[in-house]
Amino acid sequence: MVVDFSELKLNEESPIYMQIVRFVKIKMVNRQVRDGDELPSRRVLSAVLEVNPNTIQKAYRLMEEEGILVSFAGSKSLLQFNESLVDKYRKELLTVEAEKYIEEVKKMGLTAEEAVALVRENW
Amino acid sequence: MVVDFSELKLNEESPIYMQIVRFVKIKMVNRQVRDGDELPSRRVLSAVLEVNPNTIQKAYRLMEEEGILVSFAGSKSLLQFNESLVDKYRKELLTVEAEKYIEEVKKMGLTAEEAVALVRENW
DNA sequence: ACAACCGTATTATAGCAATAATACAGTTAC
DNA sequence: GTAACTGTATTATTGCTATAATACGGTTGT
Repeated sequence: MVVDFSELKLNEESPIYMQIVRFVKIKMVNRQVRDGDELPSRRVLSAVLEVNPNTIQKAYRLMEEEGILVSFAGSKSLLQFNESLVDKYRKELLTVEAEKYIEEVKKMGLTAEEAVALVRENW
Repeated sequence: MVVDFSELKLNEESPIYMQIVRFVKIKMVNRQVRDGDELPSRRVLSAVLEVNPNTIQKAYRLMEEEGILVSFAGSKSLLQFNESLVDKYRKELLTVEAEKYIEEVKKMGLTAEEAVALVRENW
């Protein structure tokens, strides 16, 4: 019911508020959250992740603007999404990662098969 | 002789000074520069890339600290490296990209073969 | 030797992410 | 109904990246 954030390990490669949004989208894609599930309160999550409440608020605000979160003053914050949105996020997230990988290895002159082999080697 | 930076397209995903260092390393890996080749002066490169001279200085300083650049007051800035360093950079750069890709697609539950297929699809 | 370059250094300013400390009004649970 | 929570908002401060404007002394080419 209440989404678990204990597996979220923050890094310094991107803003924290974006990592939080991404974490939720990946949970959607993995069917680890369902439509109507509840997010922890801003204060609770800020304590769990040991980041400032304002940073959490920024993440939640972003999700509201994307239309996957609804919250009311004094009330719970609930996820809101349908299957077609999950499909869209899944495709988006995977394509972005593949394109990033491909772009970088192309810079170093790899062929498609070398890029594929490199994935297998490092898996 | 003088390293060409015209192909370097800056983005906002990482600090500019780091993108410059990475660009040089990739040129090393691709044999597009040789030991002893010259980098443009700080002022010239700052004009070419349209960034502040201090940003270029930060990049060059970093390369000096990594031991691939030597520069003297009033004189040219020269690349300095051997084959084993190229091999090291090649391996480092490729492994980092593969690991990043693998880590992300694993988060979304892909198998190795699905990850491989995704690379082929987007190539 | 002198002008035009070089590398190097310093100080100030701006924007963004994040922190810190509050404050206020709405809701929920007992 | 009251206490303990909620979302929301504001102001100040810090650190990092980048810009801006200089300044100084070394090297190079003519």
